[in-house]
Amino acid sequence: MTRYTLEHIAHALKEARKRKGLSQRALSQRSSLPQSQISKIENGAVDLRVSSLIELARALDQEVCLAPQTAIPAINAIVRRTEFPVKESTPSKEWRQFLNAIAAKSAKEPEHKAYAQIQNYLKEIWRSSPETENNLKYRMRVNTLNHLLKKLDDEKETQNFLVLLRNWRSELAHSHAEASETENIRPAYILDESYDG
Amino acid sequence: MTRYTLEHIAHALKEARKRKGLSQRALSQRSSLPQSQISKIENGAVDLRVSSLIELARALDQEVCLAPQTAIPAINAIVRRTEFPVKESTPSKEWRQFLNAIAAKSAKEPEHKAYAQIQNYLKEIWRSSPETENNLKYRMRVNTLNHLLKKLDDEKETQNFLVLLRNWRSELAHSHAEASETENIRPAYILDESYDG
DNA sequence: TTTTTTGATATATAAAAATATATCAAATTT
DNA sequence: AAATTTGATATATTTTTATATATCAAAAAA
Repeated sequence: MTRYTLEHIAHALKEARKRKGLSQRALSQRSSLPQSQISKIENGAVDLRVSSLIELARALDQEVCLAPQTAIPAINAIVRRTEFPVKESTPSKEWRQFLNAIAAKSAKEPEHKAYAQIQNYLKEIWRSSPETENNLKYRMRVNTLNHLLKKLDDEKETQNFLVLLRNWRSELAHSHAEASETENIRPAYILDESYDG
Repeated sequence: MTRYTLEHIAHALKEARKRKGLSQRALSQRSSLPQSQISKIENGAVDLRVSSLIELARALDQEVCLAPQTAIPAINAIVRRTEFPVKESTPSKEWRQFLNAIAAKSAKEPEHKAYAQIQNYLKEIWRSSPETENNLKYRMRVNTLNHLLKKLDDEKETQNFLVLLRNWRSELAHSHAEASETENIRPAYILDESYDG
């Protein structure tokens, strides 16, 4: 039977915040709770008050609710469908290879944090980067990806990889920000289900 | 859009407790919160901590959960189906008349608390009293009901009505308690949907 | 490389909940 | 009618959150 402890709730809040691409400080402004308090809450260091929980949830477009224990599985199913909707488009064969390759690597060496980081960046970039975008710069980058993915064992190449991905991501973030200031960042939910461990 | 405030949660807790037929003191023992605190919580007089909320919910076979606001309507539907399951048997024509009569009366004069009380008792008795039970005592009582329902305007008869129902209910509670000590009282949920307002 | 952002953490203070008990009127049961 | 249960309320004490600030190292962006 599913049981939600304080830690569960803390974790859920953190995940929700990250999905929305908010920093603790940004959430702090939305919720009028100090950043330090949010940090404590997310780490399960405090037994927050319900009003605080409600306020945080609201700032994350969530609601606090009570439900019969027997209804929890059904509710979880709904929440998943809402938060991790099945996506229309699947990655191209090329991107599938990228994502699978890094997923395998990061699963094999979970202690190597850089791999997990690369994996996250790749997911994020795949989301925001329209694959139809077949201009020169895009192709160049994809070629570099292909190249670097084969040299993941080389620590230095791995660092180059990270730099490349960060730049790319940052660039996309900018063009996205220009398009709409307030729009939410599209999260990579399906990837978690389709391409991970 | 549905929004759950502290008052909503407080109310939900109170309803859940009543559905379980627990007194504040009984819940106090289950949850290890003082009765005085439970009273304050149910009246929305305190901004309780999440651990307290979780503990109360648990003691009522409920869970605290976070859900996206867009998922709330679907979740509510599930919760209803769980808490107010469609019942197999509907009241007999006779009982339907009783229930409708008192429902009308109590809707017409909501300030007259005795009517609401009578309505609750009738619902409760209908639940626990097998209609197949056609012994003499049962028929006598039903006849009295018929009689009294026509004299609801008479304050004294109304009081008699209450006494009759209390006795009946108490009797049923006993026979029920003998049958099983720990089993939960079956609640009159469907009645709320079918015969009220 | 330099600058900025991020999250964890510390401190001091104010505000509030939790707790343990007790009381009391009204409702309920016996 | 008498005894019991129930829910609201009160008080005094302890514990904890909330808040306002500030600092700092690591990560990320410029």
